[in-house]
Amino acid sequence: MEVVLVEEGPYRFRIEQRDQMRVPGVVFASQALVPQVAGDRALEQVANVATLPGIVRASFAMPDVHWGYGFPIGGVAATDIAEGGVISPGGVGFDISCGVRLLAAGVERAELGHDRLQRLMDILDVTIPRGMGRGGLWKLSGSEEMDELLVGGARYAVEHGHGVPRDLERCEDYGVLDGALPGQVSRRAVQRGIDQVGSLGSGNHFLEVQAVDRIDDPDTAAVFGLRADQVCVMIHCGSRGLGHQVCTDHVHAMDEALHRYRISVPDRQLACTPVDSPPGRDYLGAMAAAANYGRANRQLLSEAARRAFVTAAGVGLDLVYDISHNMAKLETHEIDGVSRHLCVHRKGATRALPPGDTGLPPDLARAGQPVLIPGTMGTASYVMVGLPGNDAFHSACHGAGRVWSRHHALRMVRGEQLRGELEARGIAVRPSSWRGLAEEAPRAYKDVDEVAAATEGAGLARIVARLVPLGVVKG
DNA sequence: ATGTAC
Repeated sequence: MEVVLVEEGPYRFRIEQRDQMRVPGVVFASQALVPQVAGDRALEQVANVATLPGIVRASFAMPDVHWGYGFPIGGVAATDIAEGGVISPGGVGFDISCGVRLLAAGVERAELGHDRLQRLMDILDVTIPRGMGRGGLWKLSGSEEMDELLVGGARYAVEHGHGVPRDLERCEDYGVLDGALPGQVSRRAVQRGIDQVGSLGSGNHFLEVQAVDRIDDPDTAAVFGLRADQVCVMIHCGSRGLGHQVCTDHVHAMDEALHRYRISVPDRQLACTPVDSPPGRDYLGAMAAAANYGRANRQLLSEAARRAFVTAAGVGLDLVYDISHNMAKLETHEIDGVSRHLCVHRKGATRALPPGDTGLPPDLARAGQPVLIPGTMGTASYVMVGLPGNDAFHSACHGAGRVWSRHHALRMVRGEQLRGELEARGIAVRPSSWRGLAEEAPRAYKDVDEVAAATEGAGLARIVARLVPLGVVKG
């Protein structure tokens, strides 16, 4: 299916509704990003998503959109539960609750200095588990303890000494997604996850030591606990093998159940069933469990970073925020003046609640929800904030967005050379493999500055601060 | 993203 973009406003393009589409597509992008967006098969996926039963308003694409499994990464789609709206595992992604956590250190960049930064990076290098397989920081005793973690998320980790209660106030949903059904997480998924709690994984996952390079919105930055030149830690990771297995299991189940609900989809990877159906409820319960695993995972990694900072610099780390960018959530939104109960899929997209939203903790309520945008290695990252008037169900982008395939990046970049280039720019690099480093070269991604500018231009969120890397621990 | 393939 050929897809044509029609400009319908600044930073906003439309894919006209046609054929089996039930709603139009809406793509948020700057003129500079359009060629990259339009040259990607992702737009065809945006149109495919628009055919799903019960979809309302539009099939949305964020400025970092790129091709994914069934749904594009950087896609947002909401379905009306009472109207037979569906849930699709492909609309969440294989890395359930992949997300970002930002912590702020009690030290400025200049105070930390070169030698202590190197010492810090060396400690992180040997204490942060990462790479394919391998172990994690927390060995669970067995499936009973795993079930408790799947229900309790980051709260369960904190209750067991891995963090402080204040951390939970700065986690989306206070660190726990309700509705987890550990019984819907297969034995195989549990086996894959049991020794991976507190591990980065690989691919674009990382732990970076960063500095606040620029403050664009001083009032909001102050509420978030950020100031110029402050040292920070950004952690980007997900639910490891457990989330992957949950997705695999439930894609299979839905693929087999599809015909019973008389659903036809243009791409088998869009396998789905009604939210209000046994397979739909089973998946949502398993997804919530995997989401809680991902949140506990980031909590454990935060504790390792805190120990490294105390040892190398004698300072603590305060949690700024923890946000997921691969999730589906049951939310209430107004559609054509009527309040509707929706299932909102965000895949490679975050929630971005506006100021005053009841979903925010009291100390963030007047500012709005922090939106964390990780860049790629050697580039900037952004802290943004949710705004009123975001008609993409209060959603924003999640990162730079890949433009080169991993395969192409491997042909173009050598890991050893890339490390040299980054070190020459003063960025300490602690890779887990040369291949992984090459695959994640900055050139393989869109320009995160452009993505953040487009996200702001489109009115999805506002830029609060820009962060730059001092050192990267690569998954 | 992922015991980088069922």
